[in-house]
Amino acid sequence: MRYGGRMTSDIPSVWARPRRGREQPALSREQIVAEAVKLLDSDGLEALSMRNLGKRLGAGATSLYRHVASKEELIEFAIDEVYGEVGESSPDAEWRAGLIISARSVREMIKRHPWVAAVLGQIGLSYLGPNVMRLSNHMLGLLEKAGFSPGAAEKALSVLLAYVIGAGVGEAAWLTSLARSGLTEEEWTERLKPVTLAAAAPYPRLVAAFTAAQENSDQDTFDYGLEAMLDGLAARRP
Amino acid sequence: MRYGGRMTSDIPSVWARPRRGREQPALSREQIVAEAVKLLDSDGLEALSMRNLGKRLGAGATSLYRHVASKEELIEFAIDEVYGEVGESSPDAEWRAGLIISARSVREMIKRHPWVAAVLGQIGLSYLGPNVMRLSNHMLGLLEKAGFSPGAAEKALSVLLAYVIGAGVGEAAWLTSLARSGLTEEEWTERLKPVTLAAAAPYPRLVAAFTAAQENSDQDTFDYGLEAMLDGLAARRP
DNA sequence: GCCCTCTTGCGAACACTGTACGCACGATGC
DNA sequence: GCATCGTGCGTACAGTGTTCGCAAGAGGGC
Repeated sequence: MRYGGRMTSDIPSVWARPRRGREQPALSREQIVAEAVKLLDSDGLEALSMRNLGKRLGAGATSLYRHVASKEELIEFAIDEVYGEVGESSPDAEWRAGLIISARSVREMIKRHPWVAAVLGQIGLSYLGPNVMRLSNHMLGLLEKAGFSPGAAEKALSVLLAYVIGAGVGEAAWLTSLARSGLTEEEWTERLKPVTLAAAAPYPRLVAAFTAAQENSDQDTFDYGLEAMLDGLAARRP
Repeated sequence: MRYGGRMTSDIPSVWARPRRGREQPALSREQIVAEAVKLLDSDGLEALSMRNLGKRLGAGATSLYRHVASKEELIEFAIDEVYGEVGESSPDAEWRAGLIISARSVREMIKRHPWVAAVLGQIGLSYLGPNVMRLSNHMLGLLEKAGFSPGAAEKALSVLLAYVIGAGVGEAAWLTSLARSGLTEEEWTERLKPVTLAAAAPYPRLVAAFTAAQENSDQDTFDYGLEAMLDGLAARRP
C-alpha cells in the first residue's frame, strides 16, 4: 500500500483525496531556490539532489522541472540568491572604506554558504545574475570615485574580486573538510597539525613558517591581503 | 554471448583466454592518475567517472579501487599531479621576480587544467600534497628573502595564492563555459556580448565599464593585480 | 451549464553514477 | 606442491539527473 499516490478511485472520500492544485500555494521558483540554499547550507553540496529537494518541499522530484530547467540552472539561481545577501556601503562612503565593507561582506557570505566557493569554478557565467550585477555596479562606482577610468575600474574590480573569491575558496575548503570531519574546530585543528607537519617535514622552512603562523587568524589574514591589494590599486590611479 | 568475460571453461583455447596478469603491465596508481588528468583535460570534470576512466585504461571500473581509495582521493592525487607542473625560478632569483614567475606558472597551469580551479573549493586539505608543499616552500623562501619573518611570510603567501587562485577560478569558469558552448572563443565572446549588456542594462555605469574594458586582456589583468598585490606586500615588510 | 486549452504535479522509466563484496587467478614464499 | 597474497573484475545496490506522458485543476469563451 502506498500513501500519497494519486488514488483517484482508491477511497471515495474527500478526506482521502490529497489536497493539491490551487487549494494550497503551489511550487514557485523563489520557494525552490530558497529551499535549495537552506539544504546546501545545512547538508552541503553533495546532498543537493532533485529528489532530496523535492522531499523537503513536499513535492516530487520531477515537479521542480516545471520551474527550473536543470540542476545547473538551479545552482545558478542559488548563487545569485546568496549574492543578494552581500551588503553595500552607503553611497556617499569614502571609496576605500566602501570597498572594504563590500569585500568583507562577500567573505562573510561565503563563510555562511561555503558551497558557493566550490561551485563558482564550475558554473560559467554566474556573473550575469542581477545581484552580482548590482554588487559590481556598486563597487565600480566606488572605484570610479577613487579616480579610475571606467576601463581601469573594471580591471581593478576583477582583480579585487579575484582576491576575495580566492580567499573564499580557501576558507570554504577548510570549512567543508571541517564539516565532514564531524569534529569541533579545535579538535580538527589539533588532529590535522601532526599531519601537516609530517607533510612539511622535508622542508624545515615550511615547518618553521607553519608553526610561527599558527596564531594568524583568518580574518586578520584576509584583511591584511585586502589592505595590501587596495594599497597597490590606490598607487595605480592616474 | 558476452566477450571479454572470464570464460574459464567457455572455449578451451589459449587464444580465447584473455591475456592478463603479469603478462602485460598491470595498473598502477601513477598510471591511473596520469590518465585521469588526461581525461579531465580533454573532456572536463563531469566526464570523469570510474567506468569511463577504467575503459581508457583497458580495465574494469572497480579495478581502480585496488590503487585508489575513492574518486575523491583520485582527484586529490590529480590536483597534486598538476601542481607538479608548476615551475620554480632559480633559487638565487630576486624575490619579486621569483614570485612573479611562480604566480604566472600557477596561472598557466590552471589554464591548461581548468578543472582544478573548480575542484579546489570542494576538496579540503589539498595543500597537503608533496608538490604543493614544494611550491609553498619555494615561494616562502622568496618571501623570507624579501625580509618577511616566517609567520609574516606564511600570511603573505596565503594572500598571494588567494589572488592567483581566485583569478584562476574566474578564468576556469570562462574556459569551461567556452568549452561547453562548442564555439570558438571569438564566436562565444560575440554571442555573449549582447547578453551581458542586457543584464547590465539597469546600470549605465556597468555598461560603460564593460564596453570600455573589452580590450583588457586576461593576461594583462592578471599581471596588473599581481603587481598591485606585490607592491602592497612589499610596503608591509618590517 | 459545457468544452477547450493551458499550466502544473508527478509516477515510471532510462542511462548512468560511486562503490562493497566476493570470486578467480597469477605470482610468490616456504 | 601448497598456502598466501595481491590484483582484476562481474555483479549488485542505492542513488543520480532528466524525459515523457498522463491526470487534474484553472480559466476563458459561449
